[in-house]
Amino acid sequence: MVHKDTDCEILHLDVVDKVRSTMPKEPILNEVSTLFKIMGDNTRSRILWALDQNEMCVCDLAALLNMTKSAISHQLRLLREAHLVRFHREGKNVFYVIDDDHVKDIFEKAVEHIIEKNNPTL
Amino acid sequence: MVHKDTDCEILHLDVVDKVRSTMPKEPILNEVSTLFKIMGDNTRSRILWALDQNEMCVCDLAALLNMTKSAISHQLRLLREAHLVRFHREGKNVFYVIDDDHVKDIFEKAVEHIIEKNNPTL
DNA sequence: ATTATAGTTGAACAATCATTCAACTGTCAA
DNA sequence: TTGACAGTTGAATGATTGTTCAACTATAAT
Repeated sequence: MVHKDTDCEILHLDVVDKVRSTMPKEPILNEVSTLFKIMGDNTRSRILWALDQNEMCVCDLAALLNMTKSAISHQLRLLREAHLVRFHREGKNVFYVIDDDHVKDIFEKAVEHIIEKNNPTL
Repeated sequence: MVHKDTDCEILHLDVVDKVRSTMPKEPILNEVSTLFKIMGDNTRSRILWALDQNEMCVCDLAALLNMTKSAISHQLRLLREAHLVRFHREGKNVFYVIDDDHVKDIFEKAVEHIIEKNNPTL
């Protein structure tokens, strides 16, 4: 995205230098935010959660999430393109599976985080 | 978001039942996707990454990321409202800090993930 | 008091994006 | 080969959202 340059002078050069020197390459941070963006949709995160439990075909996903095949299929395409899921056809059905253990980790950690946050007694 | 009901019959009832029975409550999955959505913006994830290295004032963040104070401040407001960062004023400066260790974990795990993915020799 | 700097905020605009709709492909059964 | 079902796809649409702009508040220095 195009945006204006900064309108600021650096105030604490030591801090900015320190942070800048350890900053990951731009493409890395880009991929990180892209990953989160893909997981950051209610439909897609429910799909990922479901597939984390069991591989599923499109129709069952649609029934489970109470959405149309088309809507689910569009979101699965995004997940496929991001290599977060892969699929195999069996007869008339196309089954989707999570393709990436890191995604499972990250997703499960986030669920933990939310549950703990809502459950201060833990 | 409002959407149509499903246009599918359940095809594999055992799978759907199994997945449905362990499905987190809707609000939990909602908060999870909201968390990812917030982290899923290039500017916000760079801010989070920077604050993960060191607390920083708005102006230094703007200089580091080469963006205007206003743009940064708008994004910091979202991060504040999501309780991902907190701030304290010192004189004319307002310093922001990450408010949530889980966010650090999740973020660092995602960076690891991307780096490993781009570096198959690891 | 006045001026300058740091930061915030609301409205507006442009861009992105999720779902719908309709038309399509692929597979199986009769 | 015809029909039915599972799934995909492109265009359209409505909603969401990131940045800009201009006006504002807060703090410190002169």
